[in-house]
Formats: sequence, structure tokens, C-alpha cells
Amino acid sequence: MDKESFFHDVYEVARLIPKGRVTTYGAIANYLGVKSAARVVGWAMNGAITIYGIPAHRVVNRIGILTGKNHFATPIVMQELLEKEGVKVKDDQVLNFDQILWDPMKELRL
DNA sequence: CCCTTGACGCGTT
DNA sequence: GAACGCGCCAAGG
Repeated sequence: MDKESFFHDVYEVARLIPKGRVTTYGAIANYLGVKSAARVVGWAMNGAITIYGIPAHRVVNRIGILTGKNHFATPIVMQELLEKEGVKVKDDQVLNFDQILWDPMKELRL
């Protein structure tokens, strides 16, 4: 794992998120070794939006709520993209969150 | 250079 | 069991 920058690591992990799956800020932070740096992950994603190829819409908070939808071009884009990939979203809440949750700790670490 | 804020998470009250 | 507070890292004012 490159330790160049927390941002870079976040981008790598975000890019690895499979289609139709979602992950959480805390999961990424935890995977990177900084358990309580979820805020920084969110900050990193803010810049990730401008970078093509980083599906920031697949990253939600620990509960599965689209907290960052307001940071996209339009608040509805995030939900639209998720539903387009097969992720059901109801009132900014990801349905079956536990089932589609992609945890890098469990998926990549094996 | 110090203070505040931010797409979060967890422990404690 | 809900509400509040602190910690985490980075960036902007």
C-alpha cells in the first residue's frame, strides 16, 4: 500500500469498487489503517469527483445514506447512477445495504 | 500561523 | 435508546 498520500490510497480503493456495490468512508479509512479518518476520506472524495474514473457515488456513510449527494453536479445524480447500476435507493437510503456492501477489508484483504 | 469547517465514526452521558 | 462530544487529517480563511 502506497503511503504517498491518504488521498491517493482512497482513489485507488474507490476505483476498485465493483459495479452494483457500495462501500463506506469508514471502511476505506479502516482499510488504509486509519480507523477514524473517515472525514478525510470524504474530503478526498470531494476532489475525486473532478477526476474521471472515480465512482464517488458508490461511497456512502456507514448507514448507507447518500450523505454526499449534495456535492455532485446535482443531488439526484448520485442516486441515479446507483440505481442505474442496480443499487436500489429509497429516500437517500441504500436498500439491502448490508448485502451490496463492498468492504475492502474483507474483499481485498483475502 | 491560528482557527474553523468538512461527503464520518464511535464512545460516553 | 437518543443526544452530545471528541478524534481523525487536510484545506481554506
